[in-house]
Amino acid sequence: MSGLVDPVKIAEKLKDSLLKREVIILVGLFEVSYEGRASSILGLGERVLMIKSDHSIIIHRPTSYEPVNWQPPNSKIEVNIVDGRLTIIARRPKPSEILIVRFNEVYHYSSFKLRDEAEFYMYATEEDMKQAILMHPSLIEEGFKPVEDERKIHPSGFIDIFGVDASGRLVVVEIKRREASIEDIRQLVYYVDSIERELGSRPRAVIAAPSIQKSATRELTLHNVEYKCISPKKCLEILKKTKGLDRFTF
Amino acid sequence: MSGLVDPVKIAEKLKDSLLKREVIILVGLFEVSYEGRASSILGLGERVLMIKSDHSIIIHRPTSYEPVNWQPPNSKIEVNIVDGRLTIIARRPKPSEILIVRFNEVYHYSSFKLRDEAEFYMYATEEDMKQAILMHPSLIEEGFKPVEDERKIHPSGFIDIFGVDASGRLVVVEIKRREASIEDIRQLVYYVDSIERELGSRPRAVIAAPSIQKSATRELTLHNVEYKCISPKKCLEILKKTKGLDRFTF
DNA sequence: CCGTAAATTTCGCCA
DNA sequence: TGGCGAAGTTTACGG
Repeated sequence: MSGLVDPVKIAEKLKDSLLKREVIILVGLFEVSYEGRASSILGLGERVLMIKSDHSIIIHRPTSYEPVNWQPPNSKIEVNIVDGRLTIIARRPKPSEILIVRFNEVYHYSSFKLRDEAEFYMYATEEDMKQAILMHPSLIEEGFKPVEDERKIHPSGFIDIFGVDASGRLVVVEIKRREASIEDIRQLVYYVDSIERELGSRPRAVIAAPSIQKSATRELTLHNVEYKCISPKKCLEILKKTKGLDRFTF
Repeated sequence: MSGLVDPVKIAEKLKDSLLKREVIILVGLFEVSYEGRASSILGLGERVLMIKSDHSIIIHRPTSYEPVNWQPPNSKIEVNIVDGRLTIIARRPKPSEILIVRFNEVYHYSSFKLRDEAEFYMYATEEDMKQAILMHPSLIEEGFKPVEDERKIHPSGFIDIFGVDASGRLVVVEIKRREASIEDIRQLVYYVDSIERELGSRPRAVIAAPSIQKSATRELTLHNVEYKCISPKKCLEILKKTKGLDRFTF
């Protein structure tokens, strides 16, 4: 691939597009260095650089989901020609961090004034699971009654659902939309310990998730935690039935 | 903005570029739906869609660092014209998930065969901090001696550094490159509990991080955890001095 | 392939 | 603004 574009012209266009808060796409051969929360160096290679309207920057290699380098929104962006090379510097304060991009060649430049006011709707979240359980507490077990949704833990943290079982014993429910891990058990045990210190008696601990890791299962007995299998999709179906379909369809 | 490109022609180009494993950039007015681990709907808006060589897909709105929708690498991508609209469907098995993009207009299409073999070097990571401490254990405290780096915890989990203090007492060190949180304290306490169950005696617990959250500080006394202030940048400087600068410069 | 934890995690909510 | 936990987290590294 050969350099198709004059860096000086690109620099001019870039400055203009930045002022106009356009979304900018650059494809080329360049190197990157980052210094801030960490430090990184990326040698010469062909990749894509995008600058968004909020002056966030993402640099994508030809593969993988994640950007290799980036700068969060509201970075101060400088464009210069250094030794004949297009150079982009993005600075951010607090934490102080700087991203430097040095082009050897620019294969492509384009910029767009984009308008995107659409709402983004996400379903089958942990919050959806919580709502379904609050409306149908028997999803946890027969006789379960939520008493507070999201109790504050002293000194910090939140319990997903706090309730009592059929025999009147306190129950702490921790909800996970994905497979429960050992880390999740730790979180729940920490909550139950806090409650016990505060109230004097130890509540039951229930982790509600679509599945659980094998090693986490071993932790269950050790820490007296119960596992209840509930999936986010099932909860979403229940919400749809209860609240009506309209909120959930295109 | 008006639709500049014929969807049928775009579809042809797209299919060709996909076969060639090119990086594809599309800018246009489109809507997105996702169904898989969760469900999401994004209405009509102007945004950028990128398909990478590994057939991962990312969709970016005009603002924010993160993509609004995506599909991880190795998705099966179909391109069709449905009711005159360019439609891209990306499917993945395990977990079964599907992403559907329906264009109203395509403002821009380009594709590039990109070559990027460069190494990516990251510094001031948790691993760097660990190496610095192993080479200079007094960073933790005078008389500290690492005995095993990364002891296997029964039944699962890893300790960053395991050692003994000047008086011969066991010390478990948990390293964090960023501010230590209550979650990090939980992780460390879990390790120490495991060790205590295994060996019968309780080791000292030290969290080494550049700073610590206020609420986490309160947890320190409660769980007998000590905090040692160490920053990743400082550790990186030490590594540079000890191992030489060459590994760390451009 | 599963398990575990890091990450320049980012993001959103709530005090 | 800071603290806290979710996320379609993803990615990397063991066993």
